Amino acid sequence: MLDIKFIRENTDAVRKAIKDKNVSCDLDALLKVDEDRRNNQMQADQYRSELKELSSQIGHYKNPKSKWFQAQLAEGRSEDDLRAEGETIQAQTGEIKQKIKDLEDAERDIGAQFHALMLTVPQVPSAKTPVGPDDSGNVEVRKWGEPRTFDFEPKDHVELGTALGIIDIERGVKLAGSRNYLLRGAGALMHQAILRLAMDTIVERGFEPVTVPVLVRDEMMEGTGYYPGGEEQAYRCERDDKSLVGTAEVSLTAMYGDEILEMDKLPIKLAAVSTCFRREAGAAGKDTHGLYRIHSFDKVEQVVLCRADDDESEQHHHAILANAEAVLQALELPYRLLQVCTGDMGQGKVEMYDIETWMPSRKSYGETHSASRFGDFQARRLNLRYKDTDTKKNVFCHTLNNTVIASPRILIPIIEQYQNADGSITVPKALRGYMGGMEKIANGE
RNA sequence: GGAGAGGUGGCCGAGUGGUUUAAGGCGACGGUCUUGAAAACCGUUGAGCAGCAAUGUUCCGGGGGUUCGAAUCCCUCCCUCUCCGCCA
Repeated sequence: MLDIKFIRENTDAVRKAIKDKNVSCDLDALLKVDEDRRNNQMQADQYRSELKELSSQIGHYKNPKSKWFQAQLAEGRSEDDLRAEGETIQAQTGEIKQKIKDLEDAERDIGAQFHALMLTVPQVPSAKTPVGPDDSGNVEVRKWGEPRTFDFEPKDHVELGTALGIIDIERGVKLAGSRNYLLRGAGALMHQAILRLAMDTIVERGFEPVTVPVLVRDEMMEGTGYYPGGEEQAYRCERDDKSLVGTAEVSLTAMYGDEILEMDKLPIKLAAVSTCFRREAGAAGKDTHGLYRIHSFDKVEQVVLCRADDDESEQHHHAILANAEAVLQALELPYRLLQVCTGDMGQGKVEMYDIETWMPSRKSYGETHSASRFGDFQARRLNLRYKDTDTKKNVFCHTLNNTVIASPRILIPIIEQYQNADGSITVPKALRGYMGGMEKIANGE
């Protein structure tokens, strides 16, 4: 959500954002509703003011014990007179009351329209963000590491994992339908090891580890920008009006919603490991093979809440990218960093980078991380503020987030990059300490 | 799931229909005093919307209603606590 004043004063920038991000948002309708809303409120305020004035007068007339009433009696007026005068004033209120009621009905209606339209206005992308229609417009920023060249015919993670008994897709599908899986034995251990490596890394870098609810109120989905628009992607529990989160970002970012934080407590840096649930509606037939696109996975997520300062949040953006890169570098996985263009970045984002890790079976880099900076877009929706000790004003925070690691998707590059000619898998050095010293996953061992 | 008690500003807490202002305390901020601080004393101090401003208006868990007038009465939903039941 943007500031309506900002929208009024920067309609051209907002219009450009709507076009560049290719979102559907009727800005003219919003501006019209905004004007109606303000006119309506001014009128209603005026009538309410009048009614209040009359009511307080009636209060005087109806309360014989009041000083005012006693003073009137002392001036020689009779109680009956005063009572009758009160009745006369009371009779005048009917018309005003009706006008207020009409205006309040309109207020409710206009207010709902206004809110719905406000939710569709996109955040204005940073000047650095490339303009582009879709992921084809994303720009590579840098690369790290070299994809391995094999002196044998490499297999993909499904073939390797199934043969080693560490991935069991057939039974996962039996249990839960397509896009489900089991990790077993050393596979399950490696999954846990990765999450723990990521968590230890991020905690060492100053983030508070948090465990979070994964089934949250719909307003948290709206507050973080997933609703409206993303309902099809989420598992929603109708009976409880709650949704399963697709990322711990939702819980971590919304946890301070409706609060006014102290400025010197910022930045707040949080990390959580959680299961993430995604329906993958609209992705039918896409990435159906293996562990790439699945309905539930585990992810360590990092979130930063900071002051409303573009330079500061940009620095945090670089920092949370470095945090993720540190984990990939520890795992010695080649990756590249992309700056995501306007058409691919999502409604609420000011700036966004993806990290793609080399996946031999895809013969390409595949997305494993996504780092976003929102400005105050999420904070406005969440009513997440801090008190600026200099200006004494309450200000909306800036929010950012990035993946630290998501597994099992990251198992794809690990298994495939670390495979040996005999079908065994060398355990990356960084994970061995978390796997009881295991150096290799092989059949019959 | 059953029964009961509750939800009031950053925090605690008074307030059961009316002299247009949510008492009081704590905390925070400013001042006096002091070499400096503490203490004491004095003062300031909730959020949103509209408006250039003066100002107006809304908000006592959310929503709706009764009334000339609602923190206060009614309906409904949410949440917290206590006891019972069930339970990893």
